[in-house]
Amino acid sequence: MGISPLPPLTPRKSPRQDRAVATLDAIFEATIQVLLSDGLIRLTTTRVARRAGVSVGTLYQYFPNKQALLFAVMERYLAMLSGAIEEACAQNLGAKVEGIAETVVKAYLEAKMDQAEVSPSLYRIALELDARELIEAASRRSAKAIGAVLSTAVDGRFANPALLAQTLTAALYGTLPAFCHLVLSPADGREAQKQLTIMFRSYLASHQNGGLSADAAP
Amino acid sequence: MGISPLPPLTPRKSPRQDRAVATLDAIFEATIQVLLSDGLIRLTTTRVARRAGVSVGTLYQYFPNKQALLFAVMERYLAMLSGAIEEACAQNLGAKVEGIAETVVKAYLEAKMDQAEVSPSLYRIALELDARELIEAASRRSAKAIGAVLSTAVDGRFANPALLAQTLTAALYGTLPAFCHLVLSPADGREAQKQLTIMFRSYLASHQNGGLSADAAP
DNA sequence: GTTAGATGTGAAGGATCTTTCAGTTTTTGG
DNA sequence: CCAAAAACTGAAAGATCCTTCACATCTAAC
Repeated sequence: MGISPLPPLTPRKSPRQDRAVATLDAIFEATIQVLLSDGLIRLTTTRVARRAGVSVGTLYQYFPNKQALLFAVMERYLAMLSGAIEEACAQNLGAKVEGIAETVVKAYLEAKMDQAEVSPSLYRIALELDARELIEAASRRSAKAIGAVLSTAVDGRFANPALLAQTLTAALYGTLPAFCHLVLSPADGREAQKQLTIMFRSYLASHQNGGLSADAAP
Repeated sequence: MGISPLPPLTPRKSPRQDRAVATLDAIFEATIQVLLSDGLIRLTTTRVARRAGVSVGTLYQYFPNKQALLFAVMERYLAMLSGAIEEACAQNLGAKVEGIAETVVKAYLEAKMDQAEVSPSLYRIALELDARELIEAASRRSAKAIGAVLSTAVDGRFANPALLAQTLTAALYGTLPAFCHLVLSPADGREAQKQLTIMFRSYLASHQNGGLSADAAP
Protein backbone atom coordinates (compact mmCIF):
# COMPACT_ATOMS: atom_id res chain seq x y z
CA MET A 1 0.00 0.00 0.00
CA GLY A 2 2.02 2.96 -1.24
CA ILE A 3 0.63 6.40 -1.87
CA SER A 4 -3.09 5.86 -2.27
CA PRO A 5 -4.63 7.56 -5.32
CA LEU A 6 -6.90 9.68 -3.10
CA PRO A 7 -10.22 9.27 -4.92
CA PRO A 8 -12.04 12.51 -5.74
CA LEU A 9 -14.67 13.64 -3.27
CA THR A 10 -16.22 16.51 -5.16
CA PRO A 11 -19.51 16.13 -7.04
CA ARG A 12 -19.23 14.95 -10.58
CA LYS A 13 -21.61 17.45 -12.12
CA SER A 14 -24.32 19.90 -11.15
CA PRO A 15 -27.98 19.59 -12.11
CA ARG A 16 -29.10 21.91 -14.90
CA GLN A 17 -32.75 20.97 -15.17
CA ASP A 18 -35.44 20.97 -12.53
CA ARG A 19 -35.93 17.22 -12.54
CA ALA A 20 -32.21 16.76 -11.91
CA VAL A 21 -32.48 18.95 -8.82
CA ALA A 22 -35.38 16.81 -7.65
CA THR A 23 -33.33 13.68 -8.25
CA LEU A 24 -30.47 15.01 -6.18
CA ASP A 25 -32.84 15.93 -3.37
CA ALA A 26 -34.31 12.45 -3.47
CA ILE A 27 -30.85 10.92 -3.28
CA PHE A 28 -29.90 13.01 -0.27
CA GLU A 29 -33.15 12.20 1.47
CA ALA A 30 -32.78 8.51 0.68
CA THR A 31 -29.26 8.45 2.07
CA ILE A 32 -30.52 9.75 5.39
CA GLN A 33 -33.36 7.26 5.41
CA VAL A 34 -31.13 4.31 4.69
CA LEU A 35 -28.68 5.45 7.34
CA LEU A 36 -31.55 5.64 9.78
CA SER A 37 -33.07 2.27 9.01
CA ASP A 38 -30.10 0.13 7.95
CA GLY A 39 -27.04 1.71 9.55
CA LEU A 40 -23.79 2.84 8.03
CA ILE A 41 -22.41 -0.64 7.37
CA ARG A 42 -25.43 -1.68 5.33
CA LEU A 43 -25.65 1.63 3.51
CA THR A 44 -25.26 0.66 -0.13
CA THR A 45 -25.26 2.79 -3.24
CA THR A 46 -27.83 0.46 -4.79
CA ARG A 47 -29.98 0.62 -1.70
CA VAL A 48 -29.84 4.40 -1.63
CA ALA A 49 -30.71 4.61 -5.30
CA ARG A 50 -33.63 2.23 -4.96
CA ARG A 51 -35.02 4.14 -1.98
CA ALA A 52 -34.65 7.36 -3.95
CA GLY A 53 -36.59 5.81 -6.82
CA VAL A 54 -33.67 6.13 -9.22
CA SER A 55 -31.15 3.76 -10.70
CA VAL A 56 -27.62 3.38 -9.45
CA GLY A 57 -26.29 4.88 -12.64
CA THR A 58 -28.05 8.12 -11.87
CA LEU A 59 -26.44 8.25 -8.47
CA TYR A 60 -23.00 7.81 -10.00
CA GLN A 61 -23.72 10.60 -12.41
CA TYR A 62 -23.58 13.05 -9.53
CA PHE A 63 -21.12 11.39 -7.18
CA PRO A 64 -17.83 9.78 -8.25
CA ASN A 65 -18.07 7.25 -5.41
CA LYS A 66 -19.86 6.29 -2.25
CA GLN A 67 -17.62 8.36 0.00
CA ALA A 68 -18.32 11.49 -2.00
CA LEU A 69 -22.03 10.91 -1.43
CA LEU A 70 -21.56 10.71 2.32
CA PHE A 71 -19.38 13.78 2.23
CA ALA A 72 -22.00 15.72 0.33
CA VAL A 73 -24.72 14.74 2.78
CA MET A 74 -22.58 15.97 5.63
CA GLU A 75 -21.80 19.17 3.75
CA ARG A 76 -25.45 19.84 3.08
CA TYR A 77 -26.31 19.43 6.75
CA LEU A 78 -23.57 21.77 7.88
CA ALA A 79 -24.51 24.33 5.24
CA MET A 80 -28.04 24.31 6.60
CA LEU A 81 -26.75 24.94 10.11
CA SER A 82 -24.39 27.77 9.26
CA GLY A 83 -26.94 29.18 6.84
CA ALA A 84 -29.47 29.47 9.63
CA ILE A 85 -26.96 31.34 11.76
CA GLU A 86 -25.97 33.68 8.95
CA GLU A 87 -29.57 34.54 8.25
CA ALA A 88 -30.28 35.22 11.91
CA CYS A 89 -27.25 37.47 12.10
CA ALA A 90 -28.18 39.38 8.98
CA GLN A 91 -31.60 40.16 10.44
CA ASN A 92 -30.09 41.50 13.65
CA LEU A 93 -27.62 44.06 12.41
CA GLY A 94 -27.73 47.04 14.74
CA ALA A 95 -29.65 45.20 17.45
CA LYS A 96 -28.80 45.02 21.15
CA VAL A 97 -26.26 42.53 22.48
CA GLU A 98 -28.84 40.63 24.53
CA GLY A 99 -31.05 40.16 21.53
CA ILE A 100 -28.15 39.04 19.38
CA ALA A 101 -27.12 36.36 21.84
CA GLU A 102 -30.64 35.03 22.08
CA THR A 103 -31.26 35.06 18.36
CA VAL A 104 -28.06 33.25 17.48
CA VAL A 105 -28.63 30.48 19.98
CA LYS A 106 -32.23 30.16 18.94
CA ALA A 107 -31.37 29.94 15.26
CA TYR A 108 -28.79 27.27 15.86
CA LEU A 109 -30.93 25.10 18.07
CA GLU A 110 -34.03 25.41 15.97
CA ALA A 111 -32.12 24.30 12.92
CA LYS A 112 -30.74 21.42 14.91
CA MET A 113 -34.10 20.38 16.34
CA ASP A 114 -35.55 20.29 12.87
CA GLN A 115 -33.06 17.56 12.07
CA ALA A 116 -33.18 15.99 15.52
CA GLU A 117 -33.64 12.40 14.48
CA VAL A 118 -31.11 12.38 11.68
CA SER A 119 -28.32 14.03 13.57
CA PRO A 120 -27.07 10.86 15.21
CA SER A 121 -26.71 9.32 11.77
CA LEU A 122 -24.85 12.32 10.47
CA TYR A 123 -22.57 12.13 13.42
CA ARG A 124 -21.82 8.57 12.43
CA ILE A 125 -20.70 9.80 9.03
CA ALA A 126 -18.60 12.54 10.56
CA LEU A 127 -16.76 9.94 12.61
CA GLU A 128 -16.27 7.61 9.70
CA LEU A 129 -14.93 9.89 7.05
CA ASP A 130 -12.78 12.52 8.57
CA ALA A 131 -15.01 15.57 8.43
CA ARG A 132 -12.95 17.92 10.53
CA GLU A 133 -12.22 20.30 7.67
CA LEU A 134 -15.89 20.41 6.73
CA ILE A 135 -16.93 21.28 10.27
CA GLU A 136 -14.19 23.86 10.59
CA ALA A 137 -15.22 25.52 7.35
CA ALA A 138 -18.83 25.74 8.51
CA SER A 139 -17.84 27.17 11.85
CA ARG A 140 -15.59 29.72 10.17
CA ARG A 141 -18.55 30.93 8.12
CA SER A 142 -20.66 31.24 11.24
CA ALA A 143 -17.93 33.07 13.13
CA LYS A 144 -17.65 35.61 10.34
CA ALA A 145 -21.37 36.31 10.46
CA ILE A 146 -21.44 36.57 14.23
CA GLY A 147 -18.42 38.87 14.23
CA ALA A 148 -20.24 41.09 11.79
CA VAL A 149 -23.38 41.50 13.92
CA LEU A 150 -21.37 42.07 17.05
CA SER A 151 -19.49 44.97 15.51
CA THR A 152 -22.78 46.62 14.61
CA ALA A 153 -24.42 46.22 18.04
CA VAL A 154 -26.01 49.48 19.19
CA ASP A 155 -24.90 49.03 22.78
CA GLY A 156 -21.29 48.38 23.60
CA ARG A 157 -18.21 48.40 21.41
CA PHE A 158 -16.07 45.28 21.42
CA ALA A 159 -12.31 45.49 21.29
CA ASN A 160 -12.08 42.30 19.25
CA PRO A 161 -15.43 41.10 17.91
CA ALA A 162 -13.77 38.51 15.70
CA LEU A 163 -12.21 36.80 18.68
CA LEU A 164 -15.48 36.81 20.60
CA ALA A 165 -17.30 35.43 17.60
CA GLN A 166 -14.75 32.67 17.27
CA THR A 167 -15.21 31.69 20.90
CA LEU A 168 -18.98 31.71 20.69
CA THR A 169 -18.94 29.62 17.54
CA ALA A 170 -16.65 27.10 19.14
CA ALA A 171 -19.02 26.82 22.08
CA LEU A 172 -21.96 26.38 19.74
CA TYR A 173 -20.42 23.81 17.41
CA GLY A 174 -18.66 22.15 20.31
CA THR A 175 -21.96 21.15 21.80
CA LEU A 176 -22.96 19.64 18.47
CA PRO A 177 -21.02 16.40 18.68
CA ALA A 178 -21.73 16.23 22.39
CA PHE A 179 -25.47 16.29 21.98
CA CYS A 180 -26.26 15.06 18.54
CA HIS A 181 -25.94 11.41 19.54
CA LEU A 182 -29.28 11.67 21.19
CA VAL A 183 -32.62 12.71 19.87
CA LEU A 184 -33.40 15.90 21.71
CA SER A 185 -36.92 16.18 22.98
CA PRO A 186 -38.63 19.56 22.66
CA ALA A 187 -38.25 20.05 26.43
CA ASP A 188 -34.54 19.29 26.32
CA GLY A 189 -34.20 21.70 23.44
CA ARG A 190 -35.86 24.52 25.34
CA GLU A 191 -33.68 23.93 28.35
CA ALA A 192 -30.49 23.82 26.29
CA GLN A 193 -31.50 27.03 24.56
CA LYS A 194 -32.06 28.74 27.89
CA GLN A 195 -28.73 27.71 29.33
CA LEU A 196 -26.72 28.58 26.26
CA THR A 197 -28.36 31.97 25.99
CA ILE A 198 -27.45 32.79 29.56
CA MET A 199 -23.89 31.67 28.99
CA PHE A 200 -23.51 33.74 25.88
CA ARG A 201 -25.02 36.83 27.40
CA SER A 202 -22.77 36.81 30.42
CA TYR A 203 -19.74 36.08 28.31
CA LEU A 204 -20.48 39.01 26.07
CA ALA A 205 -21.36 41.28 28.98
CA SER A 206 -17.99 40.69 30.56
CA HIS A 207 -16.32 41.95 27.43
CA GLN A 208 -18.66 44.82 26.78
CA ASN A 209 -17.07 48.28 26.48
CA GLY A 210 -13.58 46.94 27.00
CA GLY A 211 -14.33 45.23 30.30
CA LEU A 212 -11.35 42.97 29.78
CA SER A 213 -8.44 43.09 27.38
CA ALA A 214 -9.43 40.73 24.62
CA ASP A 215 -6.64 41.54 22.24
CA ALA A 216 -3.98 39.17 23.42
CA ALA A 217 -3.24 37.05 20.37
CA PRO A 218 -0.41 34.51 20.28
CA MET B 1 -38.38 -8.74 4.56
CA GLY B 2 -40.42 -10.65 7.14
CA ILE B 3 -39.16 -11.80 10.49
CA SER B 4 -35.38 -11.77 10.19
CA PRO B 5 -33.62 -14.85 11.59
CA LEU B 6 -31.84 -12.76 14.26
CA PRO B 7 -28.31 -14.20 14.04
CA PRO B 8 -26.73 -15.25 17.36
CA LEU B 9 -24.56 -12.67 19.07
CA THR B 10 -23.11 -14.74 21.87
CA PRO B 11 -19.60 -16.17 21.65
CA ARG B 12 -19.32 -19.58 20.06
CA LYS B 13 -17.07 -21.14 22.65
CA SER B 14 -14.78 -20.19 25.50
CA PRO B 15 -11.00 -20.70 25.52
CA ARG B 16 -9.77 -23.64 27.60
CA GLN B 17 -6.04 -23.36 27.07
CA ASP B 18 -3.72 -20.45 27.72
CA ARG B 19 -2.86 -19.93 24.09
CA ALA B 20 -6.54 -19.68 23.27
CA VAL B 21 -6.88 -16.88 25.80
CA ALA B 22 -3.93 -15.15 24.16
CA THR B 23 -5.56 -15.57 20.76
CA LEU B 24 -8.78 -14.02 21.96
CA ASP B 25 -6.87 -11.09 23.44
CA ALA B 26 -5.04 -10.62 20.17
CA ILE B 27 -8.33 -10.62 18.26
CA PHE B 28 -9.84 -8.01 20.53
CA GLU B 29 -6.76 -5.84 20.29
CA ALA B 30 -6.62 -6.23 16.53
CA THR B 31 -10.27 -5.23 16.20
CA ILE B 32 -9.55 -1.97 17.97
CA GLN B 33 -6.46 -1.35 15.84
CA VAL B 34 -8.30 -1.96 12.58
CA LEU B 35 -11.14 0.25 13.72
CA LEU B 36 -8.60 2.95 14.50
CA SER B 37 -6.68 2.75 11.25
CA ASP B 38 -9.27 1.64 8.70
CA GLY B 39 -12.63 2.70 10.08
CA LEU B 40 -15.78 0.75 10.66
CA ILE B 41 -16.70 0.37 7.00
CA ARG B 42 -13.38 -1.21 6.11
CA LEU B 43 -13.31 -3.40 9.20
CA THR B 44 -13.15 -6.92 7.82
CA THR B 45 -13.00 -10.25 9.59
CA THR B 46 -10.05 -11.23 7.42
CA ARG B 47 -8.29 -7.97 8.16
CA VAL B 48 -8.85 -8.36 11.89
CA ALA B 49 -7.57 -11.91 11.81
CA ARG B 50 -4.47 -10.98 9.84
CA ARG B 51 -3.67 -8.11 12.20
CA ALA B 52 -4.11 -10.47 15.12
CA GLY B 53 -1.69 -12.91 13.52
CA VAL B 54 -4.34 -15.62 13.24
CA SER B 55 -6.37 -17.10 10.45
CA VAL B 56 -9.99 -16.19 9.78
CA GLY B 57 -11.06 -19.64 10.77
CA THR B 58 -9.75 -19.08 14.26
CA LEU B 59 -11.77 -15.92 14.58
CA TYR B 60 -14.92 -17.75 13.58
CA GLN B 61 -14.20 -20.39 16.18
CA TYR B 62 -14.97 -17.84 18.84
CA PHE B 63 -17.50 -15.59 17.16
CA PRO B 64 -20.44 -16.79 15.07
CA ASN B 65 -20.29 -13.67 12.92
CA LYS B 66 -18.82 -10.22 12.53
CA GLN B 67 -21.50 -8.50 14.55
CA ALA B 68 -20.88 -10.79 17.50
CA LEU B 69 -17.24 -9.76 17.42
CA LEU B 70 -18.13 -6.08 17.57
CA PHE B 71 -20.60 -6.77 20.34
CA ALA B 72 -17.96 -8.60 22.34
CA VAL B 73 -15.48 -5.76 21.96
CA MET B 74 -18.06 -3.32 23.24
CA GLU B 75 -18.93 -5.65 26.09
CA ARG B 76 -15.32 -6.00 27.11
CA TYR B 77 -14.85 -2.24 27.18
CA LEU B 78 -17.93 -1.71 29.32
CA ALA B 79 -16.92 -4.52 31.65
CA MET B 80 -13.61 -2.78 32.19
CA LEU B 81 -15.37 0.46 33.05
CA SER B 82 -17.86 -0.99 35.47
CA GLY B 83 -15.19 -3.28 36.88
CA ALA B 84 -13.06 -0.27 37.77
CA ILE B 85 -15.99 1.31 39.57
CA GLU B 86 -16.85 -1.86 41.43
CA GLU B 87 -13.30 -2.27 42.61
CA ALA B 88 -13.09 1.33 43.78
CA CYS B 89 -16.34 0.91 45.68
CA ALA B 90 -15.22 -2.31 47.32
CA GLN B 91 -12.11 -0.60 48.65
CA ASN B 92 -14.10 2.25 50.15
CA LEU B 93 -16.64 0.43 52.24
CA GLY B 94 -17.09 2.35 55.48
CA ALA B 95 -15.33 5.48 54.17
CA LYS B 96 -16.62 9.04 54.32
CA VAL B 97 -19.05 10.40 51.73
CA GLU B 98 -16.55 12.94 50.37
CA GLY B 99 -13.97 10.27 49.82
CA ILE B 100 -16.45 7.97 48.15
CA ALA B 101 -17.52 10.62 45.66
CA GLU B 102 -13.94 11.41 44.76
CA THR B 103 -12.88 7.80 44.43
CA VAL B 104 -15.75 6.80 42.20
CA VAL B 105 -15.22 9.68 39.81
CA LYS B 106 -11.49 9.08 39.77
CA ALA B 107 -11.88 5.38 39.06
CA TYR B 108 -14.25 6.02 36.19
CA LEU B 109 -12.20 8.72 34.53
CA GLU B 110 -8.89 6.94 34.94
CA ALA B 111 -10.31 3.86 33.30
CA LYS B 112 -11.63 6.06 30.53
CA MET B 113 -8.39 7.95 30.02
CA ASP B 114 -6.53 4.68 29.72
CA GLN B 115 -8.62 3.95 26.66
CA ALA B 116 -8.75 7.57 25.49
CA GLU B 117 -7.81 7.01 21.89
CA VAL B 118 -9.96 3.98 21.29
CA SER B 119 -13.08 5.39 22.83
CA PRO B 120 -14.21 7.22 19.69
CA SER B 121 -14.01 3.95 17.79
CA LEU B 122 -16.00 2.14 20.41
CA TYR B 123 -18.57 4.82 20.27
CA ARG B 124 -18.83 4.20 16.57
CA ILE B 125 -19.68 0.57 17.30
CA ALA B 126 -22.19 1.54 19.95
CA LEU B 127 -24.00 3.68 17.38
CA GLU B 128 -23.91 1.03 14.71
CA LEU B 129 -25.15 -1.98 16.53
CA ASP B 130 -27.73 -1.03 19.03
CA ALA B 131 -25.81 -1.28 22.29
CA ARG B 132 -28.31 0.29 24.61
CA GLU B 133 -28.95 -2.90 26.54
CA LEU B 134 -25.24 -3.47 26.98
CA ILE B 135 -24.71 0.02 28.34
CA GLU B 136 -27.69 -0.28 30.61
CA ALA B 137 -26.46 -3.57 32.01
CA ALA B 138 -23.06 -2.07 32.76
CA SER B 139 -24.57 0.95 34.44
CA ARG B 140 -26.84 -1.28 36.51
CA ARG B 141 -23.82 -3.14 37.80
CA SER B 142 -22.13 0.13 38.70
CA ALA B 143 -25.23 1.47 40.41
CA LYS B 144 -25.41 -1.63 42.56
CA ALA B 145 -21.82 -1.19 43.69
CA ILE B 146 -22.24 2.51 44.38
CA GLY B 147 -25.44 1.87 46.30
CA ALA B 148 -23.56 -0.62 48.45
CA VAL B 149 -20.76 1.79 49.43
CA LEU B 150 -23.18 4.58 50.12
CA SER B 151 -25.12 2.50 52.59
CA THR B 152 -21.91 1.77 54.50
CA ALA B 153 -20.68 5.39 54.68
CA VAL B 154 -19.55 6.28 58.21
CA ASP B 155 -21.04 9.76 58.05
CA GLY B 156 -24.64 10.25 57.11
CA ARG B 157 -27.43 7.76 56.53
CA PHE B 158 -29.23 7.94 53.23
CA ALA B 159 -32.93 7.39 53.00
CA ASN B 160 -32.63 5.73 49.60
CA PRO B 161 -29.05 4.90 48.65
CA ALA B 162 -30.18 2.86 45.65
CA LEU B 163 -31.93 5.84 44.12
CA LEU B 164 -28.92 8.09 44.69
CA ALA B 165 -26.63 5.51 43.19
CA GLN B 166 -28.84 5.25 40.16
CA THR B 167 -28.73 9.00 39.64
CA LEU B 168 -24.97 9.20 40.04
CA THR B 169 -24.44 6.35 37.62
CA ALA B 170 -26.66 7.97 35.06
CA ALA B 171 -24.63 11.17 35.34
CA LEU B 172 -21.41 9.22 34.99
CA TYR B 173 -22.41 7.08 32.02
CA GLY B 174 -24.32 9.96 30.52
CA THR B 175 -21.12 11.89 30.04
CA LEU B 176 -19.62 8.87 28.34
CA PRO B 177 -21.22 9.23 24.91
CA ALA B 178 -20.96 12.99 25.20
CA PHE B 179 -17.21 13.02 25.67
CA CYS B 180 -15.87 9.86 24.20
CA HIS B 181 -15.94 11.21 20.67
CA LEU B 182 -12.87 13.24 21.44
CA VAL B 183 -9.51 12.20 22.69
CA LEU B 184 -9.28 13.70 26.15
CA SER B 185 -5.98 15.33 26.95
CA PRO B 186 -4.59 14.78 30.46
CA ALA B 187 -5.45 18.39 31.31
CA ASP B 188 -9.04 17.97 30.11
CA GLY B 189 -9.26 14.80 32.12
CA ARG B 190 -8.15 16.52 35.31
CA GLU B 191 -10.61 19.31 34.81
CA ALA B 192 -13.48 16.93 34.13
CA GLN B 193 -12.60 14.96 37.22
CA LYS B 194 -12.63 18.12 39.33
CA GLN B 195 -16.00 19.28 38.09
CA LEU B 196 -17.69 15.91 38.38
CA THR B 197 -16.36 15.41 41.89
CA ILE B 198 -17.80 18.74 42.98
CA MET B 199 -21.15 17.91 41.43
CA PHE B 200 -21.33 14.54 43.10
CA ARG B 201 -20.31 15.85 46.50
CA SER B 202 -22.90 18.57 46.56
CA TYR B 203 -25.58 16.23 45.30
CA LEU B 204 -24.83 13.75 48.02
CA ALA B 205 -24.53 16.45 50.66
CA SER B 206 -28.02 17.70 49.90
CA HIS B 207 -29.40 14.28 50.63
CA GLN B 208 -27.29 13.55 53.67
CA ASN B 209 -29.14 12.71 56.87
CA GLY B 210 -32.50 13.07 55.22
CA GLY B 211 -31.97 16.59 53.94
CA LEU B 212 -34.65 16.03 51.35
CA SER B 213 -37.26 13.38 50.90
CA ALA B 214 -35.77 11.00 48.39
CA ASP B 215 -38.31 8.27 48.63
CA ALA B 216 -40.84 9.42 46.10
CA ALA B 217 -40.97 6.58 43.65
CA PRO B 218 -43.52 6.44 40.79
C1' DG C 1 -40.41 18.88 -35.73
C1' DT C 2 -35.89 18.14 -35.16
C1' DT C 3 -31.74 17.72 -32.86
C1' DA C 4 -28.18 18.22 -29.47
C1' DG C 5 -27.46 17.96 -24.92
C1' DA C 6 -29.02 16.56 -20.43
C1' DT C 7 -30.73 12.92 -17.76
C1' DG C 8 -31.91 8.28 -16.50
C1' DT C 9 -31.57 2.94 -16.83
C1' DG C 10 -29.98 -1.46 -15.20
C1' DA C 11 -27.37 -5.57 -16.47
C1' DA C 12 -22.89 -7.07 -15.61
C1' DG C 13 -17.72 -6.97 -14.56
C1' DG C 14 -14.60 -7.12 -11.19
C1' DA C 15 -13.42 -6.60 -6.50
C1' DT C 16 -14.22 -7.54 -1.75
C1' DC C 17 -16.27 -9.83 2.10
C1' DT C 18 -18.38 -13.25 5.16
C1' DT C 19 -18.45 -17.71 6.47
C1' DT C 20 -17.46 -22.72 6.12
C1' DC C 21 -14.92 -26.99 6.42
C1' DA C 22 -11.66 -30.60 5.65
C1' DG C 23 -7.39 -31.15 7.30
C1' DT C 24 -3.01 -29.97 10.27
C1' DT C 25 -0.72 -28.84 14.49
C1' DT C 26 -0.55 -28.37 19.43
C1' DT C 27 -1.77 -29.50 24.10
C1' DT C 28 -3.50 -32.36 27.73
C1' DG C 29 -4.14 -36.45 30.52
C1' DG C 30 -2.89 -40.93 31.31
C1' DC D 1 4.98 -42.00 24.41
C1' DC D 2 0.10 -42.07 22.84
C1' DA D 3 -4.56 -41.06 21.93
C1' DA D 4 -8.21 -37.66 22.42
C1' DA D 5 -9.43 -33.05 22.68
C1' DA D 6 -8.49 -28.37 21.68
C1' DA D 7 -6.81 -25.02 18.70
C1' DC D 8 -5.49 -23.39 14.35
C1' DT D 9 -5.04 -23.04 9.11
C1' DG D 10 -6.33 -21.19 4.68
C1' DA D 11 -8.43 -22.20 0.27
C1' DA D 12 -12.77 -21.53 -1.61
C1' DA D 13 -17.91 -21.15 -2.02
C1' DG D 14 -21.44 -18.01 -1.99
C1' DA D 15 -23.08 -13.45 -1.24
C1' DT D 16 -22.63 -8.43 -1.60
C1' DC D 17 -21.15 -4.59 -3.25
C1' DC D 18 -19.07 -0.69 -6.06
C1' DT D 19 -18.73 1.07 -10.34
C1' DT D 20 -19.08 1.30 -15.39
C1' DC D 21 -21.09 1.62 -19.86
C1' DA D 22 -23.94 1.11 -23.88
C1' DC D 23 -28.30 2.49 -24.55
C1' DA D 24 -33.10 4.70 -23.79
C1' DT D 25 -35.68 8.76 -22.61
C1' DC D 26 -36.55 13.48 -21.81
C1' DT D 27 -35.96 18.67 -22.36
C1' DA D 28 -34.94 22.86 -24.52
C1' DA D 29 -33.95 25.75 -28.29
C1' DC D 30 -34.14 26.49 -32.95
